Amino acid sequence: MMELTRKGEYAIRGIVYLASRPADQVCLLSEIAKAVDVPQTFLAKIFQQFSKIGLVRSYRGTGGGFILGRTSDKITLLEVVEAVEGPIIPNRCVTGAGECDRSNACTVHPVWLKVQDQVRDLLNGITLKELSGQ
Amino acid sequence: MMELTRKGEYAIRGIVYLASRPADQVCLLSEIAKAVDVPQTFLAKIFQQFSKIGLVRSYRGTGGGFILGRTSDKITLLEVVEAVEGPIIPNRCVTGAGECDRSNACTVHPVWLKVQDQVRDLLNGITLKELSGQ
DNA sequence: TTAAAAGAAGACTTAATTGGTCTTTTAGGG
DNA sequence: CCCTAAAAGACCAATTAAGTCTTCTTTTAA
Ligand code: SF4
Ligand code: SF4
Repeated sequence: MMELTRKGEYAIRGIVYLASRPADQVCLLSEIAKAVDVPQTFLAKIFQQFSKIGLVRSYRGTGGGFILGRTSDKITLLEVVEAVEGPIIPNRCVTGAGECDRSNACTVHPVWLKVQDQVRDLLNGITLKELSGQ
Repeated sequence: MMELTRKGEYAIRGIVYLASRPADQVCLLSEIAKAVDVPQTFLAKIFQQFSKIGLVRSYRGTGGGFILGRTSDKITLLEVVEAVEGPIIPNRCVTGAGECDRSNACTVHPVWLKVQDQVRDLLNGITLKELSGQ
């Protein structure tokens, strides 16, 4: 259970690679895709998502490509994962809304809240800088 | 991401209910299904899985039903979840086998190992006894 | 003005999830 | 010995999600 999808895995690979490149130099999607061994068409959509929320900045046209939207020490693994996989939800009932009418009396509910917290904390403590080895 | 499926949720509900019942008294599947609001046919399959690995014991025929395979303080939430959802796998590469040829050099790999550890530890520390409020 | 590059939309295939139905086996009770 | 209650097991079907590829549009430096 709890498995990251390929999308999430590819997203991380791609942006970690981008973080490992010179920060002032745009990077071709095709280069990234090749380097991290991901289908380029799939990675394109992922980077579009990144771009929309400002995790990367894109330049179109000749000489275009991608750079990070912020410095690599300001982007956490949690952000990257949530950008493409959505929030960390170990079970429906932790979304806040009244997803389960049993949640008041439920003894299991607090467990999922704790799982969510722990995982978020862990991922939030790791930046692209560390992951890119710089 | 990481969402428990309905199967997992139902499994927990069902066995926690069973743990809340008198330990020496067999419990009808129909009763459990009704009490925890789960489709009986679906719950049947879940309890068959439980039965195979000894988490519950089943009795067929008239007067049949289910009881816990062990006392409720000896069954952890981790066992229940893994019984129906499979092992806790935040990413392919933590299965032990050479699932990803990048894993040696990969800086992200250790993160998933830690996530796996933390979640397993947490779930392993919770027993059906606590969850059934006894 | 043209070729390179990202953006956007969507078609398509495959696999997993969430059930349902029907038959078979087992066990008690009269 | 037969009837009935109950779980076990074998299929099956709808829905949803994942994963990949295609095609077209827009932007922009040279
Ligand atoms: S854990 Fe409890 S509150 Fe959460 S979905 Fe299950 S029953 Fe509802
Ligand atoms: S995290 Fe690293 S080792 Fe794990 S699958 Fe991704 S690239 Fe491979």
